[in-house]
Amino acid sequence: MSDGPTITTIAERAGVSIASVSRVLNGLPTREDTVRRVLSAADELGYVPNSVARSLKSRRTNQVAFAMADIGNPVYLTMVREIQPVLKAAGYRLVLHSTDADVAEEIDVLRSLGERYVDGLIMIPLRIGEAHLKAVEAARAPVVIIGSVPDGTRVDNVRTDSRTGVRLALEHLRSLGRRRIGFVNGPLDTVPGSARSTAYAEGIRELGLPYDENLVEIGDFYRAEGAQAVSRLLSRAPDLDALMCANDLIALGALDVLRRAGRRVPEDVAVAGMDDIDLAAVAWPSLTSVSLGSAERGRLAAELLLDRLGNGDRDPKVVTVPPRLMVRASTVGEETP
Amino acid sequence: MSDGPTITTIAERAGVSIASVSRVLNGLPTREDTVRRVLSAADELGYVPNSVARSLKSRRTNQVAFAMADIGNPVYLTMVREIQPVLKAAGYRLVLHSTDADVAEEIDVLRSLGERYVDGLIMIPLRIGEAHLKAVEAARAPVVIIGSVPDGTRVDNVRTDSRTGVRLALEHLRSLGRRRIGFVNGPLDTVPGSARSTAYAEGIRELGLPYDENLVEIGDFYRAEGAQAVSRLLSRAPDLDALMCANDLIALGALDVLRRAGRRVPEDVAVAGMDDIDLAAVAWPSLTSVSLGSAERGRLAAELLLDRLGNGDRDPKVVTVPPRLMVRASTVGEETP
DNA sequence: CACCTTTCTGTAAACGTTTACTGCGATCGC
DNA sequence: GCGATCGCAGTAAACGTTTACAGAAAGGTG
Repeated sequence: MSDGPTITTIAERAGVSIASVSRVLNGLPTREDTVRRVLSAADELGYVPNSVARSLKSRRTNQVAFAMADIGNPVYLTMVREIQPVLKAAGYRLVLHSTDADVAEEIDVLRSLGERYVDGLIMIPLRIGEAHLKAVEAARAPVVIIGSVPDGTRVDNVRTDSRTGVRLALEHLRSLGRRRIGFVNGPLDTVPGSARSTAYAEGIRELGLPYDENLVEIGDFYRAEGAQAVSRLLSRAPDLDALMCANDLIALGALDVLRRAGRRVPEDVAVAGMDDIDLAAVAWPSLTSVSLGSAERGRLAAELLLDRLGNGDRDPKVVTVPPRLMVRASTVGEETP
Repeated sequence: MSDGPTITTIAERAGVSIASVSRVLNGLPTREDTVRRVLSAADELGYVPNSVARSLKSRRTNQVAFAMADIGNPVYLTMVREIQPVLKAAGYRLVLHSTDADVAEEIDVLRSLGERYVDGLIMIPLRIGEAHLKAVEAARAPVVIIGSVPDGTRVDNVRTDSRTGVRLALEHLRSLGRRRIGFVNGPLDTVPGSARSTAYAEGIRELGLPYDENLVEIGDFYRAEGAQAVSRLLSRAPDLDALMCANDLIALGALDVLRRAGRRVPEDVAVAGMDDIDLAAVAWPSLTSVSLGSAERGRLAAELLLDRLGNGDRDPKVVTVPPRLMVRASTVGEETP
C-alpha cells in the first residue's frame, strides 16, 4: 500500500515532462510516439489520477451532498435512490448527511460548503426558519432545497402541494360516504405538519362537514408515534369512520392499531395516508395514499442541481410536483380479481 | 458567490504571513497579539478552510466510502444508518456507492480508491470472486469487507454465520412439530445464497428429515420475486407445513401469497425469514426471523475501518457476529396479552 | 536557403494548505 | 556586557495536478 505513482513517476519512466503526461492523459493533441510511451508507462505503473490534486486545480470536486433528516425515512430513501443514478451518470459522487432534523446541524452543513468538498448540495429541511434562509443565500456552492421555501428566496426549489394532496384524500373519503374523518398529524412546527394541518381544516369545511377538534390528534411522523396518536384519537372519537394520516408511516401505525382494536378496514374505518411509500402498495390491506412524487422530486432536484452546476448564473427555479391520489384497499376494499 | 477568503486574504488583512495564519488556525503556539489579529480577520471574512487543499497536503480526506448493491435493501439501509454516526463522530463524511451487485462496478470502486478521494472503504459484495480478491488486496486504501471472504485473504472482514442461522430456524420449526419444511432461496451464485442452500440441506438431514428437492425453490432476494417463488413452491408441494425463507423480503412475499391462498400463518404454514429487518417485527403476523446482526455488522465494520485508519499496519481482523433467532407470531402465533 | 508557420514539448506558475528551516529580537546566565 | 538560548514569525517548499507561455524542431513557401 505504498504511495501510488504520480504523473512525475510516469514522466520519468517515459522520459518526457509532466506537462506532456498530463496532456496525453487528458487527450490533448500530442505526437503519436509520446502518447504511446506515456500510456504504456501509465499502464505499467497502474496509474490512477489523484482527484484531490485535480480538484484543487480545477475547483471542482465531482461530489454532491444530500442532506436529509434520517436516511431511514422511506421518503428520503426513495429520493436517494433516485438522485444517486442521476448524479452518477453525470460523473458525480454522492456524499450523505443525516441531520436528525436538527437545525444547527443543517446550518452547519450549509456552512461547510465553504470547505469546497462538494460542488453542490441538495437539502430537505423539515423546519425552515430565518436562519436557514440566510445560510442558504450565503452558501458558497449551489443549493437545491426540497420542500417549500418562502416565495422570493433566491434558491432552486422543488416543492409539492401537500394542501391539494390532503384535499384529494378528503374528497375521496367523503365520496365514499364518510363523514367523521379523523386526522392524525405530525408536529405543527414542521413545514409539512403546518401545511397539512391548515389543509385539513380548510378541506373539511369545503366538504361541508363540521370541524371537530376531537377528530384531530398530533403525534410524530413515525409508525410507533403514529400508532399511539391513533389510539388516543380512537378512544376520544370512537365513532370516526375514516382516518386521514399525514404520512404513510402514521397510516401503517393506524392499520396496526385498528386491527388490534378489531375494526375492519375499510368497512368500519377507511384509512388514507400520504407519500405513497413502497410499503403502501404491499401493506395489508394495501394503503390508499396521496403520492407526493418523492421519486420525481428527488430526480428533479438532482437535475436542477446539475443544470445549475452547468450554468451558475441563471435565475432560481421553482418546480412543483402535483400530488396524485393512489386509491387502494384501505379505502375501497379489495377489488374482486 | 464570489471566491471565498483564503489564508492569504487573512494574512493581508491581519498584516502577518500565511504561515502565522495557519499556525493560529491550527492552535500552534503563537503570540497573543497575533492570535487576536488573525482570529478577528478570519471572523470578519467568514473564513472557512478549503478541505481540498488541506487534503492534498495532509493526504487525508476525512471521507469514507460505503459500497453496497442497492441502498433500497433494508439490510444495507440498516448498515448505513449504523455506520454513518460512527464515522461522523470520528470526523468522517460518508460517500455512498450503489453497485447494483455488478462485479465490474465493484471492482471499479476498489480501483477508484487510487484517486484518493476517500481514506477507506466499507464494501459488501454479493458475489465474491477471484477478481474481487485481487482488487481488494491491490487497493490503495484500507478496505473492510462485510460478508465472508476466503480464509487467508488479507483484508478486514465482518461476517455472520448464516449456516448456523438457517439451522437455528430449522430446529425451531422442527420443534414446533413441522416436518414438511420448504425452502425459498435467492440465487445460488451469491455468497449468502450458496451458504444458505448448503445449510438447509445439512440442517434438514441433521433433523432426521428427508431432503426433498420438491421443497426447494429459487427466486431472488426481493419481495416480488420471493412471492413468485413461493407460489411455484406451493403448487408443487401443497402439503408443506413450514417455510424457511432465505431472507425477510422473501418471507414477506410468502406472507402475502399464503394469505391470498387462504392458508393461515402459522396454523397451516409456519414462516421464518432471515435478517430480522425492521419490518419483520411490524408485519402482520409479525415475522419470526434469524437476526444476522445487520446493525452490529455495520457498526463493527465502521469501527474496524476507523481502527485501521489509526493503525495501518496491524494484521487483518475477522469479526463474526453470531446469528440469533427472533421468535414471533409467524411461527408460534400471537402471544395472548 | 532564409524565413515563416505549424506542431509539439518543456518550464514554471498556480490552486490553498501545512511545515521545515531560517533569522530576528529579546531574555537569560555568567 | 557578551554569548547562548529562546520564542516567535517569515520564507519557501511541498502535496499532484493543469495550463499559459516560450522555445525547439519540423515543415512549407518564396
